[in-house]
Amino acid sequence: MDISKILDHIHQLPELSKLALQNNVSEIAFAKGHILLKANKIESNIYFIKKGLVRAYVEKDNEVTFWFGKEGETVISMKSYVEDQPGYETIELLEDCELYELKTENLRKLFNDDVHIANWGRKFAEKELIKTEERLISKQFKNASERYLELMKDHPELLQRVQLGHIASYLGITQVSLSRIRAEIK
Amino acid sequence: MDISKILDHIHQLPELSKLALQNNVSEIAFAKGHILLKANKIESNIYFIKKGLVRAYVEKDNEVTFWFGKEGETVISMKSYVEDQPGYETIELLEDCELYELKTENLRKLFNDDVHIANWGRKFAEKELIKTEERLISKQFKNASERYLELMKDHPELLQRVQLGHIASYLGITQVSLSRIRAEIK
DNA sequence: TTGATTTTTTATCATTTGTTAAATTTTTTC
DNA sequence: GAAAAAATTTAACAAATGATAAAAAATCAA
Repeated sequence: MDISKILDHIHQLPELSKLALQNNVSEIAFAKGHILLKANKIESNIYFIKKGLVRAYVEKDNEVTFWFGKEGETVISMKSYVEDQPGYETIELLEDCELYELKTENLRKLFNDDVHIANWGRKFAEKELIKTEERLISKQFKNASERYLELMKDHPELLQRVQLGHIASYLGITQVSLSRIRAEIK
Repeated sequence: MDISKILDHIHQLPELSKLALQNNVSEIAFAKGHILLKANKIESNIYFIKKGLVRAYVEKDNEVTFWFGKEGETVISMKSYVEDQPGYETIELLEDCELYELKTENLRKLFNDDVHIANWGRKFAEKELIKTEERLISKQFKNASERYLELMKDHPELLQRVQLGHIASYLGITQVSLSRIRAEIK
């Protein structure tokens, strides 16, 4: 998905504002397994995924995957971006990726100068917020197998592209539990 | 908490922009038990809490509380605000409340006209996003009793002001489980 | 205050999910 | 294509949480 389409998909932008954003973006590619953003570090770039798949995880006793990003989605260390503080998430590439890179610093300047870009940034955060809130609520009143069925319905392609250990972690259960659930469904 | 302080606390605003916002705000009070926003309805106002306490819940088989709002916080039907679509949450007052009311429609105009207000709205969504994401992650790798201890630590006053059934629901467990957890801790 | 109502706790048993280990299947590498 | 490594499933048992009902405590209302 090319950068113009990605930006517009977040929120429609006037041509001039979109060009201002695009002028600050550069293309870059990394191989599967590469760590794009690191936990406990103030990150200074955000990325838009042109091609490929990534996951965000938090390091606890084990790794807890809490987000998958694919074509068209935005990779960001929220704490760095919002509060200039070290983030909690590590972003790992699950496939070879082509990315658009944008320096947070430049984006901040654009936010201050261009009301359209400021509203674009607002829309981005608002949409992410709704997605996160819906997941929180789903976690709160669905059991593991309902959440698995929901994921299958909403993002069937993920099951083809991501190994089940990561899916289990994303659903908040162990891999063994997920296997059990899959066996019961058949 | 007065409106000027509430607005600045979300994100510092230049005096003129703050006045523009304040001019669109009116004061209103409701009694405990009042339903401020309704699920499955496009809501046209947002509220800032001057005094009091509210909860947001989703109606499933039972009511699932997923948010508490107190002095200084913003009451909003996210889906209405962001997508102009009926929201999933109902907001109920848990105490008599004094509120500041703001029409979404007027806020949208301000977003388009004033870059400072647009960035203020961006910051609002970003901060809410971080809070929601942290709760999602906490839900994903903490068990019920850890989440209860975390809530006691971060928001001890909630336990004084909210009945335990709502707290249990917020933590994603039954009231009976919460009682058991409380008994084990003592 | 007292009786009624609501909230919270306790108890018992059922269900779901976790843990560990081993078996099986799939993928990778040479 | 065979051996090695990684991912997934299965099994057995443990721990956490849910469901239901009843008891106890706290709050409310006359």
